[in-house]
Formats: sequence, structure tokens, C-alpha cells
Amino acid sequence: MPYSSEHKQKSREKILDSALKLFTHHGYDKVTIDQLMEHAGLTRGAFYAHFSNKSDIYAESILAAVTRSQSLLPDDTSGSNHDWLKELFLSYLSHEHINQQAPSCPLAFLATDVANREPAARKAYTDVYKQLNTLIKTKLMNDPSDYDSSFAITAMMIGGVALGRALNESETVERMLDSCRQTALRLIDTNPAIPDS
Amino acid sequence: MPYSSEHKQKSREKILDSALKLFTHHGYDKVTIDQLMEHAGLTRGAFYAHFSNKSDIYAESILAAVTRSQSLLPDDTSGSNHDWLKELFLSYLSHEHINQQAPSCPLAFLATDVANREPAARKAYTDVYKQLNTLIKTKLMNDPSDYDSSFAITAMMIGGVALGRALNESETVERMLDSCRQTALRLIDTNPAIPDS
DNA sequence: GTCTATAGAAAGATAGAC
DNA sequence: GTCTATCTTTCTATAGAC
Repeated sequence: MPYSSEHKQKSREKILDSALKLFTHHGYDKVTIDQLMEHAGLTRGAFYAHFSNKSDIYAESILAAVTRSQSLLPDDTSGSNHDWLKELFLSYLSHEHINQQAPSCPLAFLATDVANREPAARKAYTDVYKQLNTLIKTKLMNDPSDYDSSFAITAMMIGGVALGRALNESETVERMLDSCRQTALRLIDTNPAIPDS
Repeated sequence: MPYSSEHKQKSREKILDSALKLFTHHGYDKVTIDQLMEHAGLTRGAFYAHFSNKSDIYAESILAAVTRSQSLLPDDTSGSNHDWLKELFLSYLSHEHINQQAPSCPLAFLATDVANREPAARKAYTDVYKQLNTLIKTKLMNDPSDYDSSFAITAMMIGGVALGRALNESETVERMLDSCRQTALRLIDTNPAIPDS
């Protein structure tokens, strides 16, 4: 048995890493399985030992973004909920995120790309979205029966980053990002973060 | 001269209408020139008498959305600026807009689609964006040297609609849209609309 | 499991008739 | 200006050797 199951798992993870990077960077249609596998250091034929088709790996790579982004989130053990949210806003709505110096959030980079795809991809996207939303919601002092600002905050984060990639005037992008960052902070002041007890 | 220049202009407009509808509906790559022309009631070969290539009509159709959406905007002659903005938020962040019962805003429907395209498409997108942004900004009582919420409001509108198309749980979509609508209204209360003098 | 080779389909763009 | 026919490229997916 020349290939261990551990080796297969490693190949799979490498392919998923490449897929997440290339799909967020270029969108579904502009990425070929050839590119994907070359980026992962393999060749086209091997792809089908791991995934059933291109649509399959697209959905899988969106889900994979969750585990791969854990280390990027602000540290949960120190600091107040307010500071945690502030850090998240600053890093998410940043030039570095948009220009892919940091790993890309598929929620923002694939927002319209995923809309026309198969149900599995949209389900994966929805799952990731709900995780981000929950993360924020649990740090906000919401009365859910009244009004829940967490959805609007995530929409603004995702919209801001998507716009930052679409617009081609860097000055406009900077002003837009600044407006989003400030507005996000204002929103958690009127709908405040849960204080540390 | 069997074809008048007026006839050519009419064909061009029909093709642009089809392009705007199909591109916003399915994205750049999933629309073929065949479909485009069939939808416009013509055949493939005639396309190149009007546009130089697919990339060209994509950018043109984004620009065309501006003139075609004028009639959809709230009436400017009656009502306060506050009511005008409220009407815009309600119609933009609506189920009808997302499900394309109303014509689609390319800013929201093509937000990530356009990011990987040629400069001409991104320039067209940027132009349209700035027009929407200006429309909102001029109705807000902003001190631009301090803080301009108009960018954050458009980011939330665009993000909300893009998310509404991407997510596949209608209940989550409704809650998200509701949060965006309420938040947009709260934002123009703290950063109020210019009262009617 | 991974490789090379290839089948088969799709779509952008052009040529030439009317 | 619009049509039909076609060239050409690209890419998904499979077949079969190692």
C-alpha cells in the first residue's frame, strides 16, 4: 500500500487550501481544475480521487474557510467584548483583507459568485455566514425581540469588503472603508457590547 | 440602405436590456452571447455589429442600468428627504428586489462578479456606485469633515441584497433584511436627513 | 493515489452570403 | 445589419498505465 490514508488526507487538505485561495481570488468559473491541482503540487487526474467534481470542491472549500480562519480572529481570552468587536471590524474592513495580504473571507469575496451556484454551495455559504453572525451576536447586548443589529453589521462588513474589491478608485475605497469602520463602532455603542462581568 | 441608423440604435438598446437582465441574473461567465442575442430576438453573428466583444457589453450594460433605473427611484418632487431615503431603503432591501421581480441593481448583483473583470467593467461599476452614493449623500445632513455615513449605508444596502441572493434560508434572509432596513433608518436619525426648508 | 492521454462539449469570435 | 456556418480554444471528466 504505497499511499497511506494519512497521505491522502494531506493531499486533500492541500487541494482544499489551493481551492479556497484560488476561488476567493478569481471566482468559480475562472479557476480550472488544472490550476487548482498545479497549485497544490499535483496533476489533473488525481483530483477525482478526492472530490467528485468542481462544484463539490467549491462547496467544501467554503466550509474549510471556517477552520482556517480561527487563528485570524481576535484573541477571545483577553480584552472586553467591545474591544474584540473593534479588532474584528478593523481587521475585516482593512486594506490588507481586500488586497489579499491576509486570507480572504469567502462571505465577502464570493457573495455574488455563490448566488448562481448549486444548492450545496449556497448551503455551505449559509452555514459559514451563520457562524460569523453568531460570533458577533453573542458579544452584543441585544434584545432579540426588539431589534438585532448583528445582521446589519455583518451585511455592512461583507458589503464593504466586496465593494472594496469591485471599485477601482483607491481613494474612494479608503473613504468607504473608513465610513464602515466608524459606523460599525457607532452601532455597537447604541446597541452595545456585553460588558465583562 | 435597408437598415436605418435608428433601427440600429433600437437593436443596440434591446441587446443592452437583455445583457443587463441576464448578467445580473446569472453573472458574466454563465451568460453566452448566444443567449444574449436570442433574448434580444437576434442571432449570434449580429452581436459584433454593435459591440466589440463580451467584455465590452458587460461594462456597457452596467452603465445602462443608471438610465433604466431612474423611474424606479422614489419620487423626488414630493415628500421630505427623510421619506425619500426611507422609501429607497424599503424598496432596495426588499424581497422583490432580491427575487428579481423588480429590475436588479448591478451594484448588488455583480459586486464580486465585477471584481475579477477588466478595468472597463470596474470603472463602469465605480461610476454607478458613485452616482448612488451621491444621491444618498446629498440628502443627508453630513459634516463631511467629520464622518460621512453615506458610504456605510450603501455598503449595507449592497451587502444586504448580495447576501439575500447568496443565502438559501428564507427565514434568515428576512431577518437580515429587516435588520438592515431598521439600521439604515437609525443611521439617518443620528446622521439626519436634511429637513425640507 | 497519481500520472498521462484523450474524449466530448461548450462558447468566443470570424467569414461570407444576403 | 443580420444571418448561417465554422474555426479555434478551453476545460470537465474519464480511461488506463504505474
